[in-house]
Amino acid sequence: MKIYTPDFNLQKTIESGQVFGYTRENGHFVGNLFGRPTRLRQEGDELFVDGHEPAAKKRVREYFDLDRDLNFLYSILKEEVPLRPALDLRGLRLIRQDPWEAMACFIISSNNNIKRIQGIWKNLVQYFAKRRRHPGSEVFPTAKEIASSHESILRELGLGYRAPFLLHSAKFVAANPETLQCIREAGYEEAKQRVISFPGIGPKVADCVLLYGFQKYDAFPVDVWVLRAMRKHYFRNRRVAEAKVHAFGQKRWGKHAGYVQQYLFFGAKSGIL
DNA sequence: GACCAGGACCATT
DNA sequence: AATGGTCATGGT
Repeated sequence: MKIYTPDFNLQKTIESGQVFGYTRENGHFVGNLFGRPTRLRQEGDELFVDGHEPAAKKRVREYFDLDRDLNFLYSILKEEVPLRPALDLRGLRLIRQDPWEAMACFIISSNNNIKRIQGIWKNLVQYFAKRRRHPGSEVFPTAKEIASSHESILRELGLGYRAPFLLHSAKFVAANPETLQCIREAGYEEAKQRVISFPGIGPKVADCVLLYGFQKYDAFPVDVWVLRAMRKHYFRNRRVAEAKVHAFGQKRWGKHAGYVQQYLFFGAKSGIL
């Protein structure tokens, strides 16, 4: 299918550290959309999506948040002088990810680097795909599948000390499937309290889960890159606690804090902030 | 061989 | 409430 996509940048969206399950294959990206392996390619204002019926166009638009007017964000970045260079990232959008996959991936992400997170993602997908009755497509394992696994296996797949965290979080979600819907219906504060109570999920990972998995756009994840950029541009390079920066960002950018954060993070990592 | 990576957790102050 | 040490693993 072909989708008209002005003000969208597929590469920046996929490579901005919000998703870990995509690979590059000569000129196009391959990822799982709605449980199907999908080839994606952008040429100018056109996005080409393989592996889906044209009727799925609406879901794809929703998945990439294509119908959101980003001018509010560009206005903010223009007003925030030190953040102006981040306007080069125009077209970067927040993907609406599967809640469980986002939760699992960002448990894995703690004190870790993106390349290794991608490797662990692949290990998990391949291992659990291989032991399914119907091997089918290589999609991310469900909470139930991981819950019926073992810590030692997760360690062998590269999770290290995070293995018990993911295992126990998976067991909780598998035993209480309604909790995800409960988080979706809650406001930011209550949702964060619930998410942060999972093993392996602290304040930063919770914000990532809420932003990428539940579209709580007032979430403001503060990792080392966001912390550096914020210290540099808003705190005179002085050392500041993450909680302070988090409160500052939420108060300053409100319901747009999540989008600002994504441009902050990728801008800082790219060396333009 | 130390240091870092989209931090969380626990003990101590 | 705030700070410091520790935790696997692979890349630089």
